[in-house]
Amino acid sequence: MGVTKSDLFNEMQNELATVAKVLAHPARVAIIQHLLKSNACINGDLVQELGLAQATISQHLRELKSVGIIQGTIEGSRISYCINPVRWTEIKNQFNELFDQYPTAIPGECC
Amino acid sequence: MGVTKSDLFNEMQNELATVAKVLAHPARVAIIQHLLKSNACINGDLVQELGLAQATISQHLRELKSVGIIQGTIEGSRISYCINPVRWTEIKNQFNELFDQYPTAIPGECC
DNA sequence: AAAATACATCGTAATATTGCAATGTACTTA
DNA sequence: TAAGTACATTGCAATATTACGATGTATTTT
Repeated sequence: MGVTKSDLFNEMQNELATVAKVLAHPARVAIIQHLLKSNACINGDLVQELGLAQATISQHLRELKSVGIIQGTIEGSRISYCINPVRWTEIKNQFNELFDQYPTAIPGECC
Repeated sequence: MGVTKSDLFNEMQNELATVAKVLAHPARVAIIQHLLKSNACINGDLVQELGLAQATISQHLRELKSVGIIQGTIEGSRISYCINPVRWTEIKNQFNELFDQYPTAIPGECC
């Protein structure tokens, strides 16, 4: 099959999974970190930074945009990409809601 | 292709992506949440809880195990699964290291 | 020991992802 | 306006994921 039965799960589970999927590729993590480092916005010279083809970077950027974690603004013939701060915090909180459901580690407490 | 060029990225990026990939399916998020709710360890009656076949659940459990986020102990003919507290915290910190690289949202600050 | 139970693994079909060359679109400069 | 630049989209090949029936393995019960 290869098709996820998303109707079996609740909205939170589907949403978290969707965002996680976007983070589930090192190139996309690298893109995010690049945008973080250059705390000003940066355009698509990511092609130089990472060693991937222009079409590939463009595709990754689209996926990052699809969950709103980054946004792009047209700036002449170039496009400025940057983190979307509001969405960033939303996503951060979404993950921490899950992570905080478990108390901090007490080694050996488990089965 | 379909094969990730993981040699282009650093270890942190590859590791985070690997963990994110495991969280990138609602069934696996659901399994984790089920293990969290029943704060004692629970066995594989996840098949009942989620509406997936036994083989499918087993496969998801294996992926969760592969990054160490859960662990299973043989208990007679059954197997008890539970969160690995140490690894849980590690993963939580790994994500927050990324998330905390950006200050909390200041709407409209972006491009 | 035979049957039953619980889970893992294998094999396979359907679908999704990754990567890139080629091409399209929009702006810019000569 | 033509050529150049920056990025998106399309189309495709290689590979990965998802789901599950069938089967294997270990333990438990009868």
